[in-house]
Amino acid sequence: MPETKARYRIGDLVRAFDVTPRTLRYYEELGLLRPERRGQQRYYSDRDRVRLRLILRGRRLGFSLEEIAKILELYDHDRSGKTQIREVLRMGERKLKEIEAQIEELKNLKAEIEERARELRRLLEE
Amino acid sequence: MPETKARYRIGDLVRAFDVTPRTLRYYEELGLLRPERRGQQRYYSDRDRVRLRLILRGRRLGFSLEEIAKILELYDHDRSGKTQIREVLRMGERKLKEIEAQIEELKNLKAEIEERARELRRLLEE
DNA sequence: CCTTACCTTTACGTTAACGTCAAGTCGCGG
DNA sequence: CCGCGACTTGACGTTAACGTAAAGGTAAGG
Repeated sequence: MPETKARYRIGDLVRAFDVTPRTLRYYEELGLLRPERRGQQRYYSDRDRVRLRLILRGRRLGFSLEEIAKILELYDHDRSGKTQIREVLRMGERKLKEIEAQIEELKNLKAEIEERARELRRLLEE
Repeated sequence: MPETKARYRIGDLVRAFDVTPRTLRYYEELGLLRPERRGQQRYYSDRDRVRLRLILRGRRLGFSLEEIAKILELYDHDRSGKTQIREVLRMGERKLKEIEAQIEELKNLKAEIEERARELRRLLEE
């Protein structure tokens, strides 16, 4: 295991993920990110990077930041008790069910649009 | 083909789809629904019902009402020219691509959560 | 004719997720 | 020491998608 001690400044992440500084500070305000402070500057770790990737993916998928926070709890096991872990796990299972349902609904929508497209093409040939 | 001439009042749809009247009027304001008027009352057709189902599904999937409006154009072919139809079709194809991409991302997220859950379970057995 | 349920329009309020200034700080190359 | 670029903290503004309250219309049953 290599000691990856990379620290990113806010501008680095801004460029890497195409977001604004405001967005990153807002996510911190919500507790989704917890960069270190050297003086008054923020320094983000690889852990923050991973979390940010997850946040942005969740956002693209239509999840609210509140829902995303729930998912991120899966990565917040800082020596918490077994009971805590078990609870987080249960929540994870629930989220998985929701995601599977969402996949199903997307497939339905896809089928519906494909059907409609077929009708329109038929209509084009008069 | 049976002549289905059902008309629904706003309260009917409210109960059937668990939304508020405000929501239905808002969707009308955006042009997503176009109920008839008898006097000043709204009367929704089966077409409106179908569209509402699609709208709500889209919403659950994280689409904005603007995006949903695009999808609904697939059902707005009121004797429009072939060029129009072709354009709508192309847009439909684009949306399909997006939906497929979204399905893929959901599968990735699912895999990621499952992996994390495995780690947590391993951690439970100390 | 009166009540009651259901509907109407108008209009201001709310929440999430940031955008957009303004004004100050920090470290470094020249 | 000075300026510059990157950063900071407020704090008010904005947009989508409705919520909500006020004030009034309408049709049917008793």
